[in-house]
Amino acid sequence: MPELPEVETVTRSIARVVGRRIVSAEFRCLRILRGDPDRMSAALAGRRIRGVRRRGKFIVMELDGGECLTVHLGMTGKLLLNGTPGRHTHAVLNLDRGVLRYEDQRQFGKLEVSRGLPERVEKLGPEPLEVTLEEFAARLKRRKARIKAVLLDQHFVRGMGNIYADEALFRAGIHPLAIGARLRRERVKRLHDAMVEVLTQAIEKGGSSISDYVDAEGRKGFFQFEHRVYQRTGRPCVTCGAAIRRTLVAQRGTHYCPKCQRR
DNA sequence: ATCGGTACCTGCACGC
DNA sequence: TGCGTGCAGGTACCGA
Repeated sequence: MPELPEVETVTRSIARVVGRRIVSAEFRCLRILRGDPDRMSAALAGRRIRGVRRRGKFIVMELDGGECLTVHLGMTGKLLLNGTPGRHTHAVLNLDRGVLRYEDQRQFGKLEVSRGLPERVEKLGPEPLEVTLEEFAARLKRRKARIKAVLLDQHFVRGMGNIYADEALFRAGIHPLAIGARLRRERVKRLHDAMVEVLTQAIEKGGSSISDYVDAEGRKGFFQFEHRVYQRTGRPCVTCGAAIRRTLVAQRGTHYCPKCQRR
């Protein structure tokens, strides 16, 4: 499910837990935990939630006493307010008012409790909606990988994923196999602009609901109707009518228009 | 440091 | 109907 716009939407949709206290925490699946379940439960019980924010694709819940509960949704993770636990409910936070559940069909997500931010979350690249063109260009100069793979690297910018990498490259008119460091200045600017534009619009639409993505209230996003290349293989390009192609970059399905996106 | 490939899971769509 | 294959928003880890 979750790239920056989806994680931002989920983060906003759980904002109302701020100020509530965690009464108890139950874990039903150990695979999604970074750390010992009993120690995590003990560390969470009784803590008040002081803030909820997003960092890249991570959701960080700041607790009393400087502890953080950090959640990554993986591919199919969901944070849900209230409702009933189901087959894929792996964690339940009982709050003094309401319940926050973590569900994850594929179990690629992770929950972690730490003092302050986890180090690997601290070390990510800049936020794509905050990075300046200058810094974006300087970082890109050091990258010899294909631009699609660079955009997916969370140490380059934090929060881009497979959908928005493809959509940003299409809007910038750049071929996904182009080498990052070799992009000319004006194409770098187009990419930076396209990245900001596509992420901003996607957040406004509540993200993309590809199969079952929903926010904490169960609401779907609408940006999937704005996709121009992602999962449109064989269908006509909205700009030129050529058939959209699919290839593999960094083992990820990569969609592009062979006429509009040139190396 | 960076790069590309693999592993980790479940469920669905597809062809035979 | 059942079975095999490929595919799906993710990151971590490996050797080169």
